[in-house]
Amino acid sequence: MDKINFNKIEKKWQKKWKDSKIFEVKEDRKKEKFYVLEMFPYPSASGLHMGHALNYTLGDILARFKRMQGFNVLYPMGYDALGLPAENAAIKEGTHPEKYTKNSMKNFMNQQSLLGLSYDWSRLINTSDSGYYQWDQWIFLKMLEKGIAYRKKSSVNWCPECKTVLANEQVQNGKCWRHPDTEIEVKPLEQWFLKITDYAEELLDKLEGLDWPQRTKAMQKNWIGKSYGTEILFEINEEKWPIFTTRPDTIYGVTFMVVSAQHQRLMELVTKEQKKEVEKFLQKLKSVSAKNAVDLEKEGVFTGSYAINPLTNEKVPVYAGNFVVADYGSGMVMAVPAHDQRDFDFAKKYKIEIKKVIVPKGMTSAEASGKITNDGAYTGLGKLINSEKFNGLENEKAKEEITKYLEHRSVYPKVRNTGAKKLGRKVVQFKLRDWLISRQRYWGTPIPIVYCEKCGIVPIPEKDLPIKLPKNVEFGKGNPLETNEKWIKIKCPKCDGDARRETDTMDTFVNSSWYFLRYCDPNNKKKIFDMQKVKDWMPIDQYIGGAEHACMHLIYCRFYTKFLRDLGLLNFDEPIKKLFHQGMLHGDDGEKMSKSKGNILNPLDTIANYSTDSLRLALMSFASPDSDSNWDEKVLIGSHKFLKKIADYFENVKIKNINNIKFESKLNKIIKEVTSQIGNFKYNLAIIKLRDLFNSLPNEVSQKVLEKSLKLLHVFCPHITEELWEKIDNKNFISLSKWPEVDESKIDERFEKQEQFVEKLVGDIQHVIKLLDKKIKNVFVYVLPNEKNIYVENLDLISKRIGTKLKIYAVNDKEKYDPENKSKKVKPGRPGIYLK
RNA sequence: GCGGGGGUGCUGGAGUGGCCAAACAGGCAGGACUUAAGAUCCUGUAGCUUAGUGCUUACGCAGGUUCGAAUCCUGUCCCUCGCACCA
Repeated sequence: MDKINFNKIEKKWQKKWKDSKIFEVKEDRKKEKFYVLEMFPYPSASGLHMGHALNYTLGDILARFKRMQGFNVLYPMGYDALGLPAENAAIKEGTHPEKYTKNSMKNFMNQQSLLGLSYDWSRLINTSDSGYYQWDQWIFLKMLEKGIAYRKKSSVNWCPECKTVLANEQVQNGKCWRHPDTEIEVKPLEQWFLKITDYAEELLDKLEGLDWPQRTKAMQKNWIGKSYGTEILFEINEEKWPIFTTRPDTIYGVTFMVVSAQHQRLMELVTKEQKKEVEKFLQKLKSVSAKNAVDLEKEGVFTGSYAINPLTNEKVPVYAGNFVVADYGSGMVMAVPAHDQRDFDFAKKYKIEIKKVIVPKGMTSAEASGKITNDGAYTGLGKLINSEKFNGLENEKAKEEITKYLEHRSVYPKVRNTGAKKLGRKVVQFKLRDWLISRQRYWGTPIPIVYCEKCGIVPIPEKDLPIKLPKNVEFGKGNPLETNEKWIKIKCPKCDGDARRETDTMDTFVNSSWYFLRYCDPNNKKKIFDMQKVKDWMPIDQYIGGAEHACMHLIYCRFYTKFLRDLGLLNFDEPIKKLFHQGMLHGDDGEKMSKSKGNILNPLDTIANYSTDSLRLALMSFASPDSDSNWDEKVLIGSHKFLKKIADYFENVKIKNINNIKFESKLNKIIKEVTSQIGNFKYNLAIIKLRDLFNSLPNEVSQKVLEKSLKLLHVFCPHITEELWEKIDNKNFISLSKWPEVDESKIDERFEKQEQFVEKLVGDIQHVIKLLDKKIKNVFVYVLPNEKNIYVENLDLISKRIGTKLKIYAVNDKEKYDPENKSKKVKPGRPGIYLK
């Protein structure tokens, strides 16, 4: 019965596409460009999973669609080949990461071809190729030159599992992004950073203009975390310490200060008498991992020092505390227990005075007094009290007034001049921190730096790039690059003296921060890319990938773009015009697909059992592409059946030179709908329309109608449509054919109405048959004379659907058989029925 | 705590002011075909009622706006995702 061998057909067309290189593109000013890109994968030995298949199918459909619409479509693929997972997997398998990666890549490419993806493979990128990562090094040198790359000692996140430090973005909930069970340790180390904070403002501002999902923009905004506040100078031990606060209005309520236990200069604040206590406290903190920090009770220890409030001259104790973040703001806070819950908790614990300075509107200070001290901090709006000349001000207003006042007071009471001109100033704070890119691991881009005994840190000259990863290293003994002494030893480029290479490599996210630019000119040996080519293709018109990269890759690549622009290499600010996050595909049990749950599906098995086209169709049918969905084998089977039916239809259809205006109307309507739906990623809805279309194709049609129908389906099911396209005597690829245009003049809503009339009649007849509950032999239908044609034309269809013969009379037909005078009931669009 | 996204039939999921008892798919039921099963095709699938009708109740819950609401507004509950001791 299975006349058609899908797998064979698919192989055939995949080969033809490959051999004819039809998807390779060049810049072409005559056509409008369209750049479709999916986030490139980490090649792992386990190969493609369903999520990949979904992701790439989404992109492929769009690429094919745009290509058929006449765009010059850039649709490349590559591999994010450097990175820890590859290194770890290689170690586990006892092989070299390079070999592991090569195999995985080969495997991926193979599998991607089986999905029928229309990539321009001539632009393939492999980030582990020194021809690629030398440009990572080049960018690094440029950043060094511009002061964007720098080395500094600071408290950094260390993942004991990865055995390397991580960027802030890679720490989630105090745990490693790759190891959700591994707690991050904080270590003071000297590391390389990229000064992404220089671009914080722009990264935030330009967000607004991007056609990205709301939530992603919100996440980035949140991550960048701009807040306005006031920096106030408090004097401690005759030195001025700036304190950042967003609540200058509560300055009269400050009753103590808390400095972060991780503060770089903490020990300067600790007096001799308190030293022991503080050290004990720090020791205790050490045993607590970052993970639990949030749930931790607020604790602290007195440092022995006092701070002087610049407005009241009051001396308040300075505590070291476990709840203050060291590298946000000033790493120290002015504590106002009456109006901040954390400060409140702390004050309660250590029995520190709680001084209220804001009362809610309409409440007397006496009333407020009880409320505040009993229930916790009052953080709402209100009026100032106990604040000298600011009493009675609305607190929002007071923020400005007090800041202004601080800005204009240049005298710091009783203190020698330290050069500070103001007691306070308005400042902007960002949560975004500089990007720590050093990794103590092997499988990454080597950092082009040497440490010279005489000259210190010396960059390796551009002409000496790439610094290739040495093959010969030992794994499992700390940083692998440190095990190759021969490689490490180098002459200083400056003084030719003895020097050692940097043995850390760069974070893998460096590679993915600009790869989309390299696709525009992937084989350039002389330059990172040709500016004109990049101008021609960029920015990415549609980027497709998972939402999990919102605060990592998607922010880093924007930063890189801005840096390269400032270097004069790019003429645009943002790399990604439009972003789409596909939903997660879960197992049929509704759970995330995972090995442990045993609900993983291999796309290749599915393809072997059904076909690529069936899989693609099913993947697009589950739900709207942006929402999560569950795998359902039945949907796959249904999709497969649908395609078989179409193939059957093409076996039997009679192609004639006829003009079926009714079907043309439907076809054009569907062309219109499908075109707009595909453009908006409503693939699931487009497929519904296509089902409708193919299910109602008449047995005799014109060549043109068949061709147009196939084209619509082609983007979803490229193989079978190529095959059928060929079958109906087309010599060229349907892949290269032109997307059908809508002929609005052919759309006639009347046909749809008529179709509904027929549906209604069938329904009514069925209904009555059921009510009568007996065998019906004959059906008589009475219709208005002007509607008679509609029903007569569909006589066969109606008869087939009700499973009985029927006779249609016009109500004015004198010869009609109508023993119960049912023709009296006839209304427009509703015939009379008599059953016997 | 802050910020996103949701709650629709037996199921997956459409629908964002009237054409909705709700596309399409699946499940289930009935029928056709068949010796039978499968495949295929047709019909039905909120409740009551009815020779094709009429009515009622439905889109988390409660209100509101409107001639009219699943769709807009307010409140509320629940689910989900991201960030979070950020001063």
